[in-house]
Amino acid sequence: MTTEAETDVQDGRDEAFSKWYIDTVLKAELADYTAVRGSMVIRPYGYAIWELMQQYVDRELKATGHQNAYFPLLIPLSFIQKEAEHVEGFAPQLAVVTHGGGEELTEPLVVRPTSETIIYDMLSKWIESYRDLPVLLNQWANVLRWEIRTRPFLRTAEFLWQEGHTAHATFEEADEEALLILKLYVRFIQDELAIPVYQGRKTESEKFAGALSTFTMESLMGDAKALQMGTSHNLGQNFSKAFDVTFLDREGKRDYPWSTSWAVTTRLIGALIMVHGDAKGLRLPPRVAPYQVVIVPIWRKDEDRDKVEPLVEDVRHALGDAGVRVKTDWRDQVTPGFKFNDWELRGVPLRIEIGPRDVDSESVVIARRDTREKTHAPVSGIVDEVHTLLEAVQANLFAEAARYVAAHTSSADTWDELRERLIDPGGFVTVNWCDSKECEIALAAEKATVRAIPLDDREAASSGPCVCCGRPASFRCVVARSY
RNA sequence: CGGGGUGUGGCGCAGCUUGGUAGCGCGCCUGCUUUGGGAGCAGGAGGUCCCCGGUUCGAAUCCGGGCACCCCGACCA
Repeated sequence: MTTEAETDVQDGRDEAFSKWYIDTVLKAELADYTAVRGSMVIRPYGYAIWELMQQYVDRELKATGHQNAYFPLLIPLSFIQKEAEHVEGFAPQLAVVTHGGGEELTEPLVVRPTSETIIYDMLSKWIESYRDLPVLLNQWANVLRWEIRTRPFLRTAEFLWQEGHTAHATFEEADEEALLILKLYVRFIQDELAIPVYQGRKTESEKFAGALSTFTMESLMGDAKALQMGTSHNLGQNFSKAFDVTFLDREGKRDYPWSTSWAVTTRLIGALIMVHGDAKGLRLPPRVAPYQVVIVPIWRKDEDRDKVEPLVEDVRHALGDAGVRVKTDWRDQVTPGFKFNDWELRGVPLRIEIGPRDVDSESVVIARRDTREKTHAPVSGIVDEVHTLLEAVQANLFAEAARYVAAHTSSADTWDELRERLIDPGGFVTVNWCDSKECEIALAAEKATVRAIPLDDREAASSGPCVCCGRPASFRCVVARSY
């Protein structure tokens, strides 16, 4: 592949990073552009990554008592307009259906940009008593937002996600739920995707349209820009009031439930590429790699092939039986060298090379994608060796990413210092912040935003002046340039 | 919505300035030789040159209009 960018491309070379990213997406066959502007196809290899993400998240959500359901794609326009902040936030991004069956509709329908409204309309029917609470719903769905500027996986008009919607009897319960999900996401992203995250809550202006508070996870991409990895909102009683969802509590008093919503999306595939990718292409963490091991048989003549095949099959079966996702590349129209590069581009964590020499020595060559080291391993202990290496790759990718974050995290006490730190080293900058609208506008002029306010009170505590206006700060938080 | 760019076999491009009826690389097909880091040779298939209109004996090329997509910035997972 003809990448001209390295992973740690920074300021001034953003364009190269962007080109590298798109090249990688297309060449690794994760996604492709379509006839529809701003919409992409997720190709089988990319979709397989999404399915692995889904499996983990779905299992964890069910384990914490959530149930899957499915709500309609089309929502009456009037629903979106019921919650004031919500409509303000989403109106510019709506696609509206005005005709059906050749007739103009009496009420336009919007293609869901998110499903709060249609779900709350149903909850108003389903919830009557505190005994009906909590409601813990999740749906896997597509949503549509008419984005101006799109980029594969990171921002497309239509995207796939999981959206959770819950309703509770008390504020405390809803807040606990929102935080429970935040922790679940953090575990998912760190343990499965091997991406370190910074967790916190959003400022007033950055929070979800219609939420009381928004919790967030932020990660640094390979160009030191931050990316929001997912969100968990405490919606308060905003939506239950807008949709007149009520219940009778233990004392027979009527009240509005407290609710949450939360989501992670196919954007995470983009994050995977931008955090772990290198000049050779993708580097997938084993836990979400469609193929964890690829076997490349090597032969010259037919006799060699016959000699190699039984060992290839033995190794494949041994690994498959041990639960390893393994692929054998028997293509004979391309050379081994081509296959090496091809699978490296696709990010397969381990490659096993098996040729006549290996059959003779009863060993195989194992190459790691993350470090590109090659070692010889005896066939007898191959399963254990592969498990050990897969764990090592998973751990190393996280460690590398964590080192990158550490190298791109700094702090600033003055405005000039902040401006300098945003460029060198770039990434996260910790500052004292007053939490005023004016200061956020000033920060926006530097192309940066407040990414997250620490949840931990001690961590968030500040005694100094705001880095922007000099008035006493409300907290210490993390700012960054972001996607 | 502003700025920039591009539309020519499947993909990437050249040709356009100075009109003469389309070429290169990759890929694809067939055969032989190859195969431990992106194979070689030979043969072959494949194009309404984005669309509409104009100028001209003749338009990928010149003129006018339109469309589409990509990239960069402000909003967003």
